[in-house]
Amino acid sequence: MAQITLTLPDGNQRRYDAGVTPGEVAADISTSLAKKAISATVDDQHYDLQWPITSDATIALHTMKDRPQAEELVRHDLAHVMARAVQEIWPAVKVTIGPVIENGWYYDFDRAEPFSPDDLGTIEKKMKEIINLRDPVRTEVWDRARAIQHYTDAGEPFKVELIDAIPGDEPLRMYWHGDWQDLCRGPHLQHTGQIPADGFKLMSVAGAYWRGDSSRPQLQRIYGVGFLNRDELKKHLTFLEEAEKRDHRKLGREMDLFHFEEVAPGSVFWHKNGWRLFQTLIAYMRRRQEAAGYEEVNSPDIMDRALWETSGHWQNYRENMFQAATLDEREYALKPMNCPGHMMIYNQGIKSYRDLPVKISEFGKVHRYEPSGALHGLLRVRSFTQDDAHIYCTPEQLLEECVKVNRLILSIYRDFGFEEVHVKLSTRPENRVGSDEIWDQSEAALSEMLDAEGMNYTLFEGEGAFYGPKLEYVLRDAIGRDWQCGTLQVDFNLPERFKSTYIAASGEKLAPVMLHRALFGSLERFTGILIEQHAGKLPFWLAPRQVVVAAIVSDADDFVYEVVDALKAAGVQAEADVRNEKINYKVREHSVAKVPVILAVGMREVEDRTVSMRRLGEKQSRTLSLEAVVGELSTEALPPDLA
RNA sequence: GCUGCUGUAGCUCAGUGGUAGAGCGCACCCUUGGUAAGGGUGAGGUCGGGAGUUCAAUCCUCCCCAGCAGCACCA
Repeated sequence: MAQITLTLPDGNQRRYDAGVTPGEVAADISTSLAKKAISATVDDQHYDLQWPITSDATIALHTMKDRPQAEELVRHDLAHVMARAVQEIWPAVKVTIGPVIENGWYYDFDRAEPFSPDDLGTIEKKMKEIINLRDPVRTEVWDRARAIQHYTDAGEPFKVELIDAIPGDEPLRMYWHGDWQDLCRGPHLQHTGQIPADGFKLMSVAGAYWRGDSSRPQLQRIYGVGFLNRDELKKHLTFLEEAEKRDHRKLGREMDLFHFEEVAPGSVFWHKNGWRLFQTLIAYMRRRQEAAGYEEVNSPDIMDRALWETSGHWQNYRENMFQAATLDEREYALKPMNCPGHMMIYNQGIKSYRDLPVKISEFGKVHRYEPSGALHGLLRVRSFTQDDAHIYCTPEQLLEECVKVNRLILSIYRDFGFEEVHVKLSTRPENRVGSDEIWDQSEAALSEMLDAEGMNYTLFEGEGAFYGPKLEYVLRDAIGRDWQCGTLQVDFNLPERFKSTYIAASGEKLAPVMLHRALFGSLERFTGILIEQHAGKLPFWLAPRQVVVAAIVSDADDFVYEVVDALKAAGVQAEADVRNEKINYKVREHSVAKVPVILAVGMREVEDRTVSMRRLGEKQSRTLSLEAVVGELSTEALPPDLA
């Protein structure tokens, strides 16, 4: 039999017959390793201990101490054990798929009756029993026909469909946890007893469409979280509790920023504090865009249906548009985008190549009738304000303009404390307009820009808009959900539809290349993300309430007002608290409301013309002269671009 | 939009087939207190909306609305 050489992490080499399994290698090294081993990395591939190795390779054996591997296996085995538990309790339930996800796994079941929260407890108990059985895990390779026959006989149609969808005709791998079988590419643990029985918890049930397709049947998905021990599980559950406290919907109430009403689902009622924050963001963006050569405009909120037919929105998104009114036999709709308005502005007069690039910006409020299930606080609304802009340029200017937008976005996110930004590049979808040449060119502009700027990004093939490829800049909320904020899109549809042109140096009339871009994206969404990012403790320059000057005794009231006036005159958002309450009470209340600075004023301060400054989150206070505090806080109140 | 869950005072939540309760907040009174809740008194609710069952519905049934989690969607 042929021999192969395996190289261990310490450089030692061992010779084995071809087909040796990592399990056998472990046993060859030591009996204790054989017992502790859970899997191996063979030439960078995660291997099951039972899989044969057929050629020379490097090999590293893993135990429960090895982190991504142990977690992946545990979660994957938990998915199988959960599916087995469900089928043992309810034999008629059909199984589908159950992948590992961040912090855990899920498994989709087909069952007429939904699972109840009580069922989760029952399933968890059964899972622990299965783990205690220490049932061996075994695996076999089957040919396709046998697998299909098996699942057809077993009445598992979803599995049959899965097999049909696996490309090529490689053989398929089967796994058994005890007698329970599943189609699975593996790897898995050696026996169910290797799963930490106190490291997991079933979290929730939800509907999920078969193969992610809303026209297919809806299955029952059970989510679980799984860790290597009880402490890590507890840590995760505590993290979720903490994250809940950062929820912008809760903080929005506590900080008196905004609220929602049944009469306008998905539309924000901004209170004075929230609106002040919102306006601070707009003022900042306005300065940044002005400096970057954008020209701010304003276009109508309600326009004739004819305009939306020209732009194509009526045909493509009519169900999601608010139709405003039919008056004097004309149909009007609320704008779902600012682009058509900007096209009308661009088209006024004749543009020369010397005018390009033209950069038109608008803080435009757009309205989209989003599906009810999509609404989510400020993060997904039906009326929102975009920091929208359109850049009209020549094909030669495209790359440079993309570079400028990218740098501007990153610089702005940095000012708000977002250092890590995920970027997604989405390319041509099946249904699209425009020639392949122009798609090649625009996709290249975006990817060349990303490469030139050293950006990491994820490619989503076929996910682009019908009119052009797009970049999405994604920020994360408190519990790790991703939200698209900034965007940069190439569009070769609208210039054609609106017959936009410029006069080239040669004298010909040419269509400009058009870029859509938004930096915050939606001001509403960005505000929500910002609140969660800072857990409500906004940086001083953004905080809508910056300073409360609190009297300790009533005799200090006059000086309190003097301090407030001095701060206001210096551009600081200050208010007086001269209520008949103890200073402890005032400190607590304003701390809960996330006011960044409390200035306490008693008789000592009145006599010395000082204040006692306490910053949010700090226990210590500092005594400063009135002049010093005004100087310090007015500097701190400056936005980063003016500081 | 789909599946499941939820909707009781401004907020957080308890509760019952016989028209409701707590804490915080709010108002008033006492208290002027030095850095995260001083004390007392009081006001405040068509129990999300509609229909049905019942002698009687906040509670049971159905429909609708909204919210939450997930899925699908996001020009």
